[in-house]
Amino acid sequence: MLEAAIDFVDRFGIGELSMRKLGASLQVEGMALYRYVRSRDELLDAMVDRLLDQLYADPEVLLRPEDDWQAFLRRVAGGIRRMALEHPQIFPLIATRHRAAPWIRPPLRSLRWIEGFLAALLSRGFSEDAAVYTYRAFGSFLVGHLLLEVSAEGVDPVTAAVDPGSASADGASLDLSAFPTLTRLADRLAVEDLSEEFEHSLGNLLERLEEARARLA
Amino acid sequence: MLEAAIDFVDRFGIGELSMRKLGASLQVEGMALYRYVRSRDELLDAMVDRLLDQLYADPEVLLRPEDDWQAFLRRVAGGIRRMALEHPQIFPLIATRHRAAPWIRPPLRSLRWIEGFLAALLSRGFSEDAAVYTYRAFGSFLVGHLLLEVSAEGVDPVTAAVDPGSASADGASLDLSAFPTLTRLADRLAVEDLSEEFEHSLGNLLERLEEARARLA
DNA sequence: ACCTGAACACCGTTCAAGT
DNA sequence: ACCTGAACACCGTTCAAGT
Repeated sequence: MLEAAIDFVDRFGIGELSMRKLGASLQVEGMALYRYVRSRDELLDAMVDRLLDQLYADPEVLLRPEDDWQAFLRRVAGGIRRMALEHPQIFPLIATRHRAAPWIRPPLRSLRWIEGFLAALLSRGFSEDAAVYTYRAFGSFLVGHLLLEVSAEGVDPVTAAVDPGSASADGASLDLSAFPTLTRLADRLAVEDLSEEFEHSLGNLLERLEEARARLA
Repeated sequence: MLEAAIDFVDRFGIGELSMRKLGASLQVEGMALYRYVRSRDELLDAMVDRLLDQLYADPEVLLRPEDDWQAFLRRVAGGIRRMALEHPQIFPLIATRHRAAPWIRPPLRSLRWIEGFLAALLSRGFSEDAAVYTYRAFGSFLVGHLLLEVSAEGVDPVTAAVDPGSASADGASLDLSAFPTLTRLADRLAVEDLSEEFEHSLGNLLERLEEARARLA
């Protein structure tokens, strides 16, 4: 049923998710869902938790004996990015929904994840300060880069379904005539390879984290 | 009326914003609002635009003759952060709402802002490539750091109003006993000064941007 | 020019009643 | 144990009608 909710949102977007419609997709009246979940709000939280748990179980993000910390961070970053792109409608929830404590930093927002992440760093020789510093910087990095990426491609299916003709999302129709610098740079702005940008920025982050690690050793 | 909507959301949260209630706060039936706005959705977009326009008019974020590019970026970063903290309920919209073109990167997401930002960098000797690179990196940085900050303090007023007793947002009540590393690092995790972290990370970003600027000169 | 009232098709949620 | 039907208090949105 959680899976059904995730599928539903992936397909139609969060705006379309109602208890009644989700029920219908399960051949049941919407009211029946209250057997499994206390409210729609709790359902959204449960979806977020589920995705995080799924990712945690992904062997690709597991710390391997031969991994140094940088390899591990690349592994996790790749896994989170894959998840974000697979569920572009849900990732914003991971970034923005209320957290149980202020020190929980999206997108690694389950206790299990934070535990595993910090333990991995400590096992690779990080000081406690350096591990915490890295946890924070890594989270902000991922949110900053991935939220953007999913909301870029995330043509809100609600609008798209209602009015399939208005897909001017490429911005070709934007009137830049009042903005000379924008006009001048339009070609350069249009060229973006977000995969490449992500890898490049991740490389930068790892360098910066290495400096911090040494400083906080 | 836009102002009223922004006030309303600042006070009660976006979940509480309905056309009828916003109307009531203006001594009018909700249906009257459709004179000024085509839909609730458009209203949210208009609120986002308004905040960005307000910020654009803030003399604190204006490029000054004596500013080098780093001073300018600090100015803008400070202004955006102030805005985010003043409107923690609205900032997530700035980060996540549908954009007119994929190269528009939150939070500097109005054409006016992008124009001004890029022109300022060019005026300080940036190459076109370096200016675009900086625009992108700066946006991701701000979203990554500020979204976090506003959703940390953003005790969702919807929930809070209904159930003022459940304010366990400090996480003191979280059961960490199954997570030894978390338990060990709990004290360190709890200590966070997000202002300081923001300034520190901004400093890092400026260094990295200086390298990129030189490389892309 | 601006607002209201009634209406329509939806919501989330509760709860007694069914099987 | 699990689901349904009816009900309640809401939504966004349209539109004819009022002033």
